[in-house]
Amino acid sequence: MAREASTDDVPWLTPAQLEEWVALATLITTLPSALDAQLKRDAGLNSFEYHVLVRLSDSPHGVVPMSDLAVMAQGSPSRLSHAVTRLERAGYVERMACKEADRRTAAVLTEAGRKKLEEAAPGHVREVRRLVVDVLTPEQLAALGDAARVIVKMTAPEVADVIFSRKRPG
Amino acid sequence: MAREASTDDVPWLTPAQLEEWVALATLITTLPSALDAQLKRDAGLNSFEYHVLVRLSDSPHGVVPMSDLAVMAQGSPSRLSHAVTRLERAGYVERMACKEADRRTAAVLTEAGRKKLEEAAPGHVREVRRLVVDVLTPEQLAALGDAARVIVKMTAPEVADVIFSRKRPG
DNA sequence: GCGTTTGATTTGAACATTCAAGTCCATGTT
DNA sequence: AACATGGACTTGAATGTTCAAATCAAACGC
Repeated sequence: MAREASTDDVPWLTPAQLEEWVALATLITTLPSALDAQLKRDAGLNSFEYHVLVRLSDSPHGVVPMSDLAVMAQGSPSRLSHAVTRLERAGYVERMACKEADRRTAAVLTEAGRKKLEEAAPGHVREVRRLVVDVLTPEQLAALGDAARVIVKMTAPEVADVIFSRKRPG
Repeated sequence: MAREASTDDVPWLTPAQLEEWVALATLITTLPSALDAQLKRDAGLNSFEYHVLVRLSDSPHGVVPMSDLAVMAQGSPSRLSHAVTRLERAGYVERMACKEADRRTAAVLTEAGRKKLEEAAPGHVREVRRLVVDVLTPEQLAALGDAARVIVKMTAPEVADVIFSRKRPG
C-alpha cells in the first residue's frame, strides 16, 4: 500500500485521519446491527420496516404514495414494494389507489399498524438513547450531527435536501 | 455524559436531540451503501469481503484463524465462513490448518488476493476521502471520531477494546 | 475406555435486498 | 385510430445474511 499522504493523486490517509475513519467505519457497521437487533427482538420488525411505519404515521392521514414513501424511507422502489408486501401480510399497512387523477398506488397505515408502532417506538427510542444520545454530551451530539449532515450531503444530496429541510439559522 | 431530565422512564427525544439523531440515522444508512456501491462497481467485492482481505493483509503472514478473523472483521462466524468460501472460490484466500497444537482453521491471503487488494484499495480510499475525510475540517473529523468511539463502546465493547487499542493521551 | 461436553467451524434453509425484466396504463405521435 | 414512449410500480431470480442445526475432534468425568 502506498504510504504517501498527498492531496489528490495518491489517496492514502494520514495516521490521524485513518484513526478517525476506523472509528466511524466501526460505528456504521455496529450501530445499525445493534438497532436492528433490538427492533427484531422486541417488535419483530427490521429497521426498514419500522422506518416505513414511522414515515406513514408522520403523514397527514397515514397515506403516502409508494414513490414518495420510498424516498422518505430511503430505499429503492423495489425494496419498499417487498417491505410493504410483508407489512401488508402482517396487517400493518394496506395498499390503495391515490386520489383520482393521481393514478399511483399509496400505502396506508392501518389501526393495527399504528398500534404496533406505538408499541414498538418506546423501546426503540430507549435504545437510541442508551447507545447514542445519553452517552454523548450535548456538544458532542451536536458536533456529530453537524458532521453527519455534511457527509450526507455527499452520499445522498437529494435525501439531504428533503430530510434537513428545516435548516438552523446559521 | 449528558444528563437530560429522564433516563429510563420517559423515552422521547427533545427536538434538538431528534434533529441530530435523524442526521446520524441518515448517515448510517447512506454511507454504507455508498461505499458498498463503489467497491462492488470497481472491484466486485462487498464491504465485508474487502474488510476481510484488509484484515488478512494487515496480519503478519496473511494468516489468521477464522475465529479471530471474524472478530476483526466484525462479522459472525457464519458470515465469515460464507464470505471466505466466496473469496476462496475467487482465488483470493485459502483455508489451511493452524500450527500444530492449535487445531483451528485459518484463512490465508493468496498472492492473487494481495494483488486484488492493492488494486482495490486506492479507489476505496479515494471514495472515503471524497465522502468523508475531505469534506470535514480536521476538527470536525476529530469530533466525529471521538463521538464514534464513545458510541462503539456501547454497541460493541469487545470490538472497541480490540480496534481502539492505541488510545491517544488525553 | 466410554460417553458427554465443549469449542470451532460449517452447512442449509429462511429471509431480505438487489438487479433486471415485466406489467399496466396514460399520454404523445403520426 | 394505432402505436410507440415513459412513469410507477411489481415480480422473480440471484445473491448475501441470519439463524438454528449438524459436524467433528479434543478434553473431561467416572
